[in-house]
Amino acid sequence: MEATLNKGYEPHEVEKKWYTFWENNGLFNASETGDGSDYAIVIPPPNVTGVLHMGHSLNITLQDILCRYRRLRGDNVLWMPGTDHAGIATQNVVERDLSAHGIDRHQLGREKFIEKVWEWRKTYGSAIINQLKKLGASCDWRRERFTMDEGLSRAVKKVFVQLYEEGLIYRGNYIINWCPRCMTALADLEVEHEAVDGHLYHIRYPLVGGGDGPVVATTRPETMLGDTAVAVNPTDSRYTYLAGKEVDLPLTSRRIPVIADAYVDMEFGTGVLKITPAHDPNDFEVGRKHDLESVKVIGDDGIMTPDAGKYAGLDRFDCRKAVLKDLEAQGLLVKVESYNHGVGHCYRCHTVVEPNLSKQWFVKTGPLAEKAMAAVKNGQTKIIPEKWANDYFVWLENIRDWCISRQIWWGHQVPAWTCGGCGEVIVAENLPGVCPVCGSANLVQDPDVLDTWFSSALWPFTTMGWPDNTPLLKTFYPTSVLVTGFDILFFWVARMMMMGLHFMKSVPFSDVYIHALVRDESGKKMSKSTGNVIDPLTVIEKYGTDSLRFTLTAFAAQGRDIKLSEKRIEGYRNFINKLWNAARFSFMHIHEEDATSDFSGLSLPDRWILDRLKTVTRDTAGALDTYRFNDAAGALYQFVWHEFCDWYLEFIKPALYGNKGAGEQASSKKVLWRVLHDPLILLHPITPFVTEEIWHTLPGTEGSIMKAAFPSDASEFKEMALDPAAVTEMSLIMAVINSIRNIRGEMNISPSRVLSVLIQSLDDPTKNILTENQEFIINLARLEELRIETVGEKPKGTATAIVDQAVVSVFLKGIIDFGAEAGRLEKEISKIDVEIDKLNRKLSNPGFVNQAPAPVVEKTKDQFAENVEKKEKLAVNLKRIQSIQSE
RNA sequence: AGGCGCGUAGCUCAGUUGGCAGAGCGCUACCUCGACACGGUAGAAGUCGUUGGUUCAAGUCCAAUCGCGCCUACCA
Repeated sequence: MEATLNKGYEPHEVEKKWYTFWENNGLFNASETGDGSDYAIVIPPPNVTGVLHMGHSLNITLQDILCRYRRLRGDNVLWMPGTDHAGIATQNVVERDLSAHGIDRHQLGREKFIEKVWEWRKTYGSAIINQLKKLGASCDWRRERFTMDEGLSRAVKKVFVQLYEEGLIYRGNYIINWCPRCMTALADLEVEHEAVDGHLYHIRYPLVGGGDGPVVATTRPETMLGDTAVAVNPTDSRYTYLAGKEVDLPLTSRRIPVIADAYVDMEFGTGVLKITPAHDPNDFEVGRKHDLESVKVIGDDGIMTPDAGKYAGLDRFDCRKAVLKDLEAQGLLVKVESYNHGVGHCYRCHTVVEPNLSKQWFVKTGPLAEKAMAAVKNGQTKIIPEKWANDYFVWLENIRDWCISRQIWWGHQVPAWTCGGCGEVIVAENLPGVCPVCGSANLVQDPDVLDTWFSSALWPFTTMGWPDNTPLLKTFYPTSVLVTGFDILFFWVARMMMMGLHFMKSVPFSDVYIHALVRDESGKKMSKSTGNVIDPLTVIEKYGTDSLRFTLTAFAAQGRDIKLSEKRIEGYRNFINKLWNAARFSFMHIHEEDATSDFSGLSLPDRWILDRLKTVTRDTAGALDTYRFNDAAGALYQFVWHEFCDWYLEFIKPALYGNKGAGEQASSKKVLWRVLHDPLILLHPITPFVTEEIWHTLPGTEGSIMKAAFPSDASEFKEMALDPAAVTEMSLIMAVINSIRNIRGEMNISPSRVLSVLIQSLDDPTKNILTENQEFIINLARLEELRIETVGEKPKGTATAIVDQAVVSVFLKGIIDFGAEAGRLEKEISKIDVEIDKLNRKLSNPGFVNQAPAPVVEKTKDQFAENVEKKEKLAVNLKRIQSIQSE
């Protein structure tokens, strides 16, 4: 009895079953000692607070394809999984949780709060991991890491201390981006600039001792309370009279100097710039240069400080209104212009970021960035697609020092202590016993924690056990490829390059594959607030994981974003079902003894499909080797549906049912087995579940498909030659069948009606091929009679098609009226006319004939001749039809 | 302000070195023919954004231009 499958593919049970099977049998496990062909990917650690979205789905699918593919090619594959602790995001989530119970983290205290975060992580932290598993991710889960793990934390401290000792980490008072809601500093990258329609306010600062005084232009009038100078360009003749003067700072009792600095752009605004060193990065620089005081008028909470005088206690935006009102009352608000400018927002909570003077820790990025650039320039790391390399260079060239301290509780606490006795700062991996300077035991650790990206930057080697020199590191570092979206090219990729090169003395990965962003069907970024998200878990529920994976793969063309809609997923679900049914059909015929590549007595379709199989195998491997995922998916789709199902299965049905003798039946079954067996393996990286399920019903297989050898590595494949003759012959047969089907369709002849056909050809090879394979034509074109002749009487009452060297005549007498056939022929002829005209114009161009390569000219001439001949034959037939009509 | 990308069938997109414009979905007509209606067969459908240039030949290379999207940036 043959094996059977359900009528339709039902993914859910299958997915659960095989995922468990794979995991339980250790099929995702990497061997840490390695075997020379080792392949490693570290996962971009999803945020522990995250919920699986389409971006993850694409990212994970592509990595999984690579890992499964490399395993099939025989590599020892490590896919290192884990999550990062997402400092600000996680703290926000837990704080929100607490505040729902009316608790503020400060009431709780730091230690208790961190306990709460760990509790939260225990409860919810595995959610995202389970979702990755639903996608089929074949990570080596035994090795799962978390950036706050003991081991990784130790690495973070070691890195911090070493960089500090090397002078690459320093602490200082600088203007940083401050989020007044998260109450922490942010790195430049963590600020999202958005164009905002604001105003440019022109404000007069009266001259001390009388006189109108200069007019400054600003978008943030509230900061004027912290002005400590007014600056003009020294070459600006309009303002030379101001040199050395002072102005009264309106709304305050302070007098501030007018200074001259070339930094001031004479073209912008009024050419007079107010200087607020505590609240603007440029002003800060100018202030340093001119030794100006910094007056901080906006507090860390966004509330005006006592230095803001009567405005103290106001929210920064209310203060702006109040200041404007007062200026206007005093007649000092000269002009208000509409002005569109970029305003920074916190990337976590979207609050307007305040540039703020603050004491923070920084990484000196210059020397690190140099090496990170060089490694890509000299090809140690390849960025794919290449165009992203440019962005990478530009960003690194303009990189500024990286502010790494955050004023939150959840994260790696800065390993620095201040001595209460003498004020000495001690940076060390562990709490020092006493101050090395004064011997005091009163040491207080810096309360700040490090940027989450600081620990993520170490991910490729800390997950493998660094700073210990583990076998894992020896085997798998540098990793083979990093797969990620361009949105974290700077956040993460560039920083991993810097840290990897510095601490491991070699790049963290040989390739960086940058994939698309998934957008909604109208091209917008999917976001919860716009409500246009397609939830991958819902999709999986509805269509199955393989459908989602195949869809994402098919659309993952390099360099273009993916616009996703459910319609597309449905289309590829149909493909999965098609594959399923092809297998179901095959299982009605093939048995254990067919599981062999010992072929003999192959029919033309057998030879043809083996040629196609070899081609699709080569193409799939070639595409996956070069990250052309969509090409792999496309080639397999085309092969399975259109070559295997549409043609091959239909061709061999008579043989399978034994209508063509035992010999052909036996050989077709063997070929069928092979042509089902190999594509399952080719498809497995993209659609792991359905292929595994079919695999277990396929005769002649044992164990998991994950353990199969990739077809191009199998000896049968290497022995299998391409068969161009079979391809040529088959295309003739298929063209003849198509031409008859076309007549049937165009003439509206019912599919159930069998037809009589006469094929005439003067070309012996053509005639022989058709004669040898006439049963295929009879079958697929649904004929009751097929005659093949050299030449003979001109048949009457037929519809005609020209295929290569053959004239195909379908007898229509008594079936349809000939007006329809006349119309069809006219249409056909006018199509050919267009073609002939095009070719003729080419050939009558002396430039083309003389200068184009000979083969191209020859080809064009042949095509021209063919078309002319075809047209003549059709014209003869048209005449004959017309004469029948007039009879 | 600078940089990058995209404009190809009604829709979504392929198109690697220049050499006859492709796919999926949708649409139209017909079809229970022993895997599949999540299916089959056939069909209609495009001035490759626009303009110019290079070339025998341009969707493809160059220049300009229009439209859209994104990224980077300390011009108040």
